[in-house]
Amino acid sequence: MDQIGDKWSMLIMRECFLGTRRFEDFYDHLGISKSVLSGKLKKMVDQGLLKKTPYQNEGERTRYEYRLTQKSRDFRKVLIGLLSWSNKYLVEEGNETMYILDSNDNPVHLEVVDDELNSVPLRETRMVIKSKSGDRPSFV
Amino acid sequence: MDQIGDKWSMLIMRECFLGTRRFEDFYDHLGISKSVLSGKLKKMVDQGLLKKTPYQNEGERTRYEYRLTQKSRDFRKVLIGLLSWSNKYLVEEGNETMYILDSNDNPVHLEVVDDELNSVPLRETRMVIKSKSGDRPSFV
DNA sequence: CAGTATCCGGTCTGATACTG
DNA sequence: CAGTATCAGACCGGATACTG
Repeated sequence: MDQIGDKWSMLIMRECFLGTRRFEDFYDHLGISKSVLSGKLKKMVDQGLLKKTPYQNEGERTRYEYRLTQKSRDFRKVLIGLLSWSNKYLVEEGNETMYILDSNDNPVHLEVVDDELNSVPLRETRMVIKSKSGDRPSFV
Repeated sequence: MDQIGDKWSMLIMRECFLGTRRFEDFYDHLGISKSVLSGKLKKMVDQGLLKKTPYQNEGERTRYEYRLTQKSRDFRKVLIGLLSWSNKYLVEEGNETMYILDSNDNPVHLEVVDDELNSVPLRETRMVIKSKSGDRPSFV
């Protein structure tokens, strides 16, 4: 939560997954103020969530764009989960405006699987803490 | 992000997945102040993320505990994704202290799948916006 | 135990203005 | 266009004290 638990980090990453790369486009799409956006982008570059790379259009001066890194690309699963959840619980049925599709435009979702890719029902999963001392139960 | 994008909501849900139900236990485990915890629990009950149910131990007065709802139970996938991500990028290898296991204590992870449960590589997925007007590209 | 009320300082935000 | 600087207000969070 310290890394990405603020109001904007995930929204900026989602923007990136939607294809946004330039300062102005983030600004236009997110409804964020420029100063805040500037600070967030900088912080996310520092965190290794974005990389700032130069590019140049014909005859224009050099510009910079913000691209995902492996670290933030791997965050996509979290965003997929969040999107599925919000489509189910926060958006009125039929009003969903965002989806995740595969290359054949079929919808995809997340499954919990074991190492052999066998699906594991959610209720058979447990979140455990590896505690050296017994101060906290490792079974739930 | 408006619903669960604050500092504490997801951490409280994680506590619930770890088995915590009572005010004092949240308080002890999370390092949160009582007033903030009180407010968050109340808000999460309002949001349908927790339900407050009475219980009574032998000879004690009635107490209340906070339990997950279907809405928050469905949030588990998001937390699994977040945990996998943070284990990979934020925790030094070998120092992970939390895991998700199935009923045979085998580790589980998230996979993106289509409706037939065929695994879909992340890079073949696209996040799209269903826009009525053409103001925002629906392809990425 | 399970909270609520109050205070107060730090953080985050957007608005505005400015720069190369 | 792509930011940075500044600023005032909202908001959040913890500490403390209090209640049934």
